[in-house]
Amino acid sequence: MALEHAILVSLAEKTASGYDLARRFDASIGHFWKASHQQIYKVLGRMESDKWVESHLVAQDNRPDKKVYSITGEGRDELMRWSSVPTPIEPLRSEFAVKLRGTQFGDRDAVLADVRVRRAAHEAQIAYYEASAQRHYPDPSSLREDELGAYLVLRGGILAEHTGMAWCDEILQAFEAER
Amino acid sequence: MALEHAILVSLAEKTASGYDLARRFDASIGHFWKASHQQIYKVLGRMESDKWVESHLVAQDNRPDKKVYSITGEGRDELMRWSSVPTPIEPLRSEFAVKLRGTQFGDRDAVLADVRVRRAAHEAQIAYYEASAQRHYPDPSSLREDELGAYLVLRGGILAEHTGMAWCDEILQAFEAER
DNA sequence: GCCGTCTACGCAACTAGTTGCATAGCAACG
DNA sequence: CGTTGCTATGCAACTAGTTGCGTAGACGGC
Repeated sequence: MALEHAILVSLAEKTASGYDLARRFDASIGHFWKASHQQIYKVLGRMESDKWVESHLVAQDNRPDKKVYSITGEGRDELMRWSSVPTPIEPLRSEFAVKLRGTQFGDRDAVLADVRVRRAAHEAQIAYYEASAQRHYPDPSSLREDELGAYLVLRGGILAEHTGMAWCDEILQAFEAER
Repeated sequence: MALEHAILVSLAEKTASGYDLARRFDASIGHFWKASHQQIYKVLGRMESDKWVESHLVAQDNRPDKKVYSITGEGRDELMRWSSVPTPIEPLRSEFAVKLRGTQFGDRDAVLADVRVRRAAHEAQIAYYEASAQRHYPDPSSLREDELGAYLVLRGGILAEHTGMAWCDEILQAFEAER
């Protein structure tokens, strides 16, 4: 579904090999849409048959050849078409929420330890995002048009992580109050 | 992965047929873990082979027979074991974020229309959750132990929806400022 | 009397994504 | 000189979840 389009967006910004894409999906775009390299290669193959992308082999010194993909006109059309269709609202899906709900049937202390770990992870992620924002968008009041999307996505990540942390705090407080 | 455990939690609270579970997954638990009835029946079958649940047929008047499932001792053990293993931190996965990031390659106005739709959906969900909180937990300062988990999950939902709405507002503002 | 909806269960075919493995040359470390 | 790690691509087998369909009786509305 969206992996195709995430790849199209990424290739529209800059051509890349499957390997390059896999690295991008470990960073920037990947913070909001994960993909393994296996999945990327699989989907790239399909996208090439669909003529959304095209590839050419590039020989390199001291490194394996690579297949560099670029987006086609059809790929850009698809991106346009896709952007004009409303995105289905994806329901939350949290294994942790299930566990929290079932705390009474489980190991309370383990769940609380888990909450603390998650809180720390949110905190670290905020620091990472903030640093990234500082570095790439030091002045958010004057963004180039081509930066706006990525900046807003980063903002979404920051907001979500703050919320995650606030939730953890609320959980810890509630359990401490109960004890 | 988690569907099994969501079902175990649900059955630990109260025995149910596959159909009952499907309805619960359309409401309460389902707000944080969706599942179709097909998937539920499939997983219930596996769980019965694994001895985590057991079923017996119940005949009904004017209605089809139903298979009522209940959790077994082994099922409760599994729930305990699962709760003591840290939950892997699930990365966000948002098709909408991908689209937002690619706005420059798409239909800007359509994306903004989408944002407005999503904002309204968040607003509606907040109203729904708040009503649910009011009804089930009118006094959050004194919750029974068996209510705490479900309450905190609901709180998580409320926090997440508020964040979703705030993000939409930020996006709308940024695009309006740009124009 | 037909149509839609609800209860209740399930199979079959498909798609998306994960896990494990394979290949292969080069560079850096000890 | 062996091990680890990076670049680079991909297949095979599996799991989870979706979509579409089928069955079947009861109830209510028009």
